[in-house]
Amino acid sequence: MNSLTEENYLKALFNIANETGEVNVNELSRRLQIKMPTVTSMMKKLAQKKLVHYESYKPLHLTEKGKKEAGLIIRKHRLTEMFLVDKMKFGWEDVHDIAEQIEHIQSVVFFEKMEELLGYPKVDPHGSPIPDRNGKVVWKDYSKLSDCKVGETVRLSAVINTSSEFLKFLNSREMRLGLKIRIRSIEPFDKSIIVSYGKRQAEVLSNVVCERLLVEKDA
Amino acid sequence: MNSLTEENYLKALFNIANETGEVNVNELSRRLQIKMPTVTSMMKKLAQKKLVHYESYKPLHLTEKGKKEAGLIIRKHRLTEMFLVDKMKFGWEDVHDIAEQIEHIQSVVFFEKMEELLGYPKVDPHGSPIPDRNGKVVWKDYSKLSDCKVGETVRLSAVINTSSEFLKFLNSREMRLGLKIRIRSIEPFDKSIIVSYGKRQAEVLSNVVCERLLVEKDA
DNA sequence: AGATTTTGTTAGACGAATCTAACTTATTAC
DNA sequence: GTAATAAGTTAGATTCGTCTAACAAAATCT
Ligand SMILES: [Mn+2]
Ligand SMILES: [Mn+2]
Ligand SMILES: [Mn+2]
Ligand SMILES: [Mn+2]
Repeated sequence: MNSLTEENYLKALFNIANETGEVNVNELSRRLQIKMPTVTSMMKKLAQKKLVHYESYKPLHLTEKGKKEAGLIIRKHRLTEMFLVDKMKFGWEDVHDIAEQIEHIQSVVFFEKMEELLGYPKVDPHGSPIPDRNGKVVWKDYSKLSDCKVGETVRLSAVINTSSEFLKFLNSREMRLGLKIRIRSIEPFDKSIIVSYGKRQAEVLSNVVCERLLVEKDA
Repeated sequence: MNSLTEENYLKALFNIANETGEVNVNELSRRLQIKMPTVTSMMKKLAQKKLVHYESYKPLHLTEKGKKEAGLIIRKHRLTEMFLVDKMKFGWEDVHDIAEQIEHIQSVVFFEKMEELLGYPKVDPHGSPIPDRNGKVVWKDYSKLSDCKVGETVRLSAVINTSSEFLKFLNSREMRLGLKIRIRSIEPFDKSIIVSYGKRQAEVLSNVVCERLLVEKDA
């Protein structure tokens, strides 16, 4: 149906919209590392296929059809990441690039089997929700760790912007999803915070790090 | 390095050479369902890349480099098939089409991990040998069941021409790799044979079937 | 408001992989 | 050994996804 190339555009449109609200040609170009004229012409093509609403100089929007197809690719991506971590024992920092390729495999049963073997997981190894069979995805309303107050105890539920470097940094601090974290103090000057978790009593986390950590306040 | 398209040509060249000795443009065209002029121009391209020896109107040959690269793709294909059967519980009749896609995934660790999880298997689910890390592959010298004599007891070791239909036929007769088979009689007229195995005492197998079953004489 | 910068579009080209139509070489049949 | 058929090549076109250069519109700065 859609080419691998088209799939990557759809996915980027979906993800950017989710992160920053509005999508424009420039941002899409930056994200996909593809020059703007190429992006413009692909948008016209996707518009013809009724996957994108396109008007010159206006922000880009996926149609409902486009959202669904994008959601289904992201579903395959996230199921794959979960499979690689759970069943193939990869680290969470090593799965994205492989999933980026496997998400394009055309085989319904392949991903159904994955899902079954995984026990119908709701989230991927980075805490992002796995879209359902219709491509629909719902984010829980997590808070950023950087928005929490002194004294609170929270649970690490997801990470934003899952670069390998960032995930390795978290590994080096023994931080993983599900971790219970207590906020001991916040430095007003640079908004760095001191937290305790596991066996670590006073770990300093910069604001840059805290803004990428999504937490749930414990019930 | 090589495109997905080039990889499929290399694999076909390798497989046809293995099956029928000589490869020509016509056969490659038939196998890949690609018209002859397209094949000719790809051969010129692969010749430039030193993967194929090409001379107009002459049979086609992979270079050593070409054999190695083809072997490595087939390695990925067969490891994948084994993984799908062993770890993901697919039937041997359902894995080829998925493997046809996954063989093109670019990730050394992905296939290393597969191999490790599988315990370094020597053959794929159809009994074909898995090439080593250098793309080298060695076939054991199996016999065709159709070449065996009355009274012999053999072990089913591999199947030739692994179409889904043929494998489903074998499933329906409860035939699988490793099965011990005794040859009870051979009908001279059509070379069909009567065999016994497992709980089946007198199963008729046509010559067409027997020519596709590779067996080892039991030690 | 006008100048400058950023963003986006148009036009034209290119490589990869495919095709069809026409022609050539090799093989097979008689 | 010539005629017919099959196999292979050449030439030219097409689609996809990409690019650069040039131009146009929108946003930002002073
Ligand atoms: Mn990912
Ligand atoms: Mn991708
Ligand atoms: Mn196969
Ligand atoms: Mn393939």
